Amino acid sequence: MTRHERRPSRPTQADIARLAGVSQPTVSLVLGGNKAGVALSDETRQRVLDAAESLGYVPDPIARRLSRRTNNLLGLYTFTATFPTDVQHSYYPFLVGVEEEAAAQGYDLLLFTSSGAYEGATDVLNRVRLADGCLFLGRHVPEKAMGRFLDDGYPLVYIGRHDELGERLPYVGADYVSASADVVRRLAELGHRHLAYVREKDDAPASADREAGLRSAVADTGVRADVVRTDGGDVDTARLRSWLADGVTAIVAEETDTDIAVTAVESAARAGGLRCPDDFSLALLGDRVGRSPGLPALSGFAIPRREMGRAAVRMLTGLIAGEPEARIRQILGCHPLAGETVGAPPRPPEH
Amino acid sequence: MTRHERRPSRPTQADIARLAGVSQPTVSLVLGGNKAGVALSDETRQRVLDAAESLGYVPDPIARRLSRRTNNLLGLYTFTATFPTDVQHSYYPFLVGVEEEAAAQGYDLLLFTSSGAYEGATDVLNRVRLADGCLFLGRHVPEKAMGRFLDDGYPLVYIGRHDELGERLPYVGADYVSASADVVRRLAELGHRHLAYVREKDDAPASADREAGLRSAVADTGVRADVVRTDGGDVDTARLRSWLADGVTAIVAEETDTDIAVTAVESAARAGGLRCPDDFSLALLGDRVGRSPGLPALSGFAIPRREMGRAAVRMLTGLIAGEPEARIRQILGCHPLAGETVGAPPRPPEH
DNA sequence: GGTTCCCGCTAATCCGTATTAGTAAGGGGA
DNA sequence: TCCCCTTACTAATACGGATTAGCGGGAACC
Repeated sequence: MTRHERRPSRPTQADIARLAGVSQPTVSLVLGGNKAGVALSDETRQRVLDAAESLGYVPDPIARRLSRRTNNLLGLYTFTATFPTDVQHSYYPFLVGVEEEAAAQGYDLLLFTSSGAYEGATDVLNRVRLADGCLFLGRHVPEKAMGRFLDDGYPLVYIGRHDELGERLPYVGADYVSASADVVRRLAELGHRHLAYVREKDDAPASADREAGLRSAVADTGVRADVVRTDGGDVDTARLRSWLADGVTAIVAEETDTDIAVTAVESAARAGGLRCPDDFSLALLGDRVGRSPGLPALSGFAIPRREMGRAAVRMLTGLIAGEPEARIRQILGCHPLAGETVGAPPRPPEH
Repeated sequence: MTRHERRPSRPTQADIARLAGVSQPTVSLVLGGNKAGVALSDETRQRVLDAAESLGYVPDPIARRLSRRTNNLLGLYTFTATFPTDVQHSYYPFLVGVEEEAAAQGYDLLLFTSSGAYEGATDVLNRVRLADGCLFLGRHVPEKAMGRFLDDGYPLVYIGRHDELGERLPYVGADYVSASADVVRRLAELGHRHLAYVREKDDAPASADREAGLRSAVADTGVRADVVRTDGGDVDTARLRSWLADGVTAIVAEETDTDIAVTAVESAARAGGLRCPDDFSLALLGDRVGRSPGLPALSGFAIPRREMGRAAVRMLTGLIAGEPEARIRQILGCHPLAGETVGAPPRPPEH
């Protein structure tokens, strides 16, 4: 008795059927456009339409989707908050692209976040199954959960290159390798012979790609590059000065969603009264989203985040549609950013 | 036969039942917490739980919604893109608050947008019924659709004050009236006697409130205020100069999501080489989200967007829970922003 | 006059989960 | 031994709509 007391609810097809003196399926056929081509007299059709009109019928999207077994929802899973407090956050341009393309394809977006959830909470990850497919945005891949999704044939796409699951994980990435190599080459052309590369301690494909590009250009150009891993705390003014004393003329910093590396270098420089590119050149392997008012434009490369978001949605909807030969991995190119923080070395290199 | 070939779908309770050797309702009881208190042996319960775990079961929100009418989903409907291309967009801080509070209350967020949809497509709005309740963010209220939601008892909350549907529409707004009056009073105290108020042509409660506050302060202080409605194109340097020639010493601009009014004034000033507050004072009835690097901090007031987002979620979850005496309308206070664009009038007023 | 065909519609069923009524099995008491 | 009461489930059904098989009746054809 309990649940049925909720009587004054919206009119259903059954109500229309009763009023028009037909059956519910007939109503469904009339209102649903009758794609199956079932024969229906115009008179019946009209009675149904009139009844629907007079009752103010609105189809229930939930019921409709239950029988369609698809809900026109794309999941978007971010391992940190989707709307970070810091507006400058580098996720934002991805979201712009994702939303644009999702809207264009008629999908709505379902936001999930594991921020605040227990580590490795598999229920949280499993919740994404309620979408028809899901995009993932994050530096790392929870291999067990993702492996299971793949095994089950659940459509998913990572934003960012990831090889944690071999060739199985679909992604849309950016070509950090070439772009990073280009940054080093530009420095070499300006005369820099000794670099420090500051990166996060943490390992991820995004880091590996940048370092690979850097190393290949280092090998090509014959410059020297010292790799420094930091968690931010251990790069201070003293350390910065000691590098410069050692002959380092340019610092290359990894870009990540937290920007730990470049932030540490910038603070150390500011604290020590050092300026770029007068005292040393500073290049970022990436870009800074929504550059902050006070800070100079960093030299580096632009990541096509918006286009990556769009491409990821296209790949995902392709997977959902079960396209036979869907391209599962895609790498988009970056383009160089001149910026204001790179110049010739303070002292011309000896030769 | 056709529709059932689509086999590799998500596991259902029926699959679990088969694996555990029980019936589907038993699975539902075990997984649903068995609130009815049906007797179940621990052994059976465990078998079901194990089976569910091993299949990676996730309840289908649509089916659940159809029968239980709740699925832990909050809708967020924006009448423009949710992630605007312009990162500075004023919606963003609302979203931060909404996401925070939704996460805190254990709800996932379902993003809907009518951007790109035909005008007045009511089906588009009906999609939101998939969620347990929905937040709406926009300058206007599609009265017919919202009236229908209210009639049906569908829980919804507007972010922003709206009286289009009388007392029926729940909202969380900001006190633009007092805040706008304060801005005018501060100008009056500085000696300004003649203002121009630049606002959008478009009418909305957010505009009406600001204008009401302005008018009340104008009446109190005896200053003169000319109201100018613009769509942006018709405010140029010549017009600006003619105002100043008429004795206007301060311009007050409405803030909206597009910021048409203030942008027009600023461009006109820049083009004419006019500076604030030296040539005239410029106050905004609101604030500028993520102030742009080049532009000075505008004088105005801060809208507690993040807290509004949180409050709206709290109100909505209250409505969903069917709280008997839920407060349906809430107004949060704004606080003044000194900024750099308001000062004493260029020439002391005659007396 | 019987068979075939077509028209116009409905019965039956499905989607996945929740809920309630009811039943089979086992134990205890008289 | 019969009855009743638990215990532990399952059958039946609802939710609202989509889909498909099938049925009754009349017209056309042989």
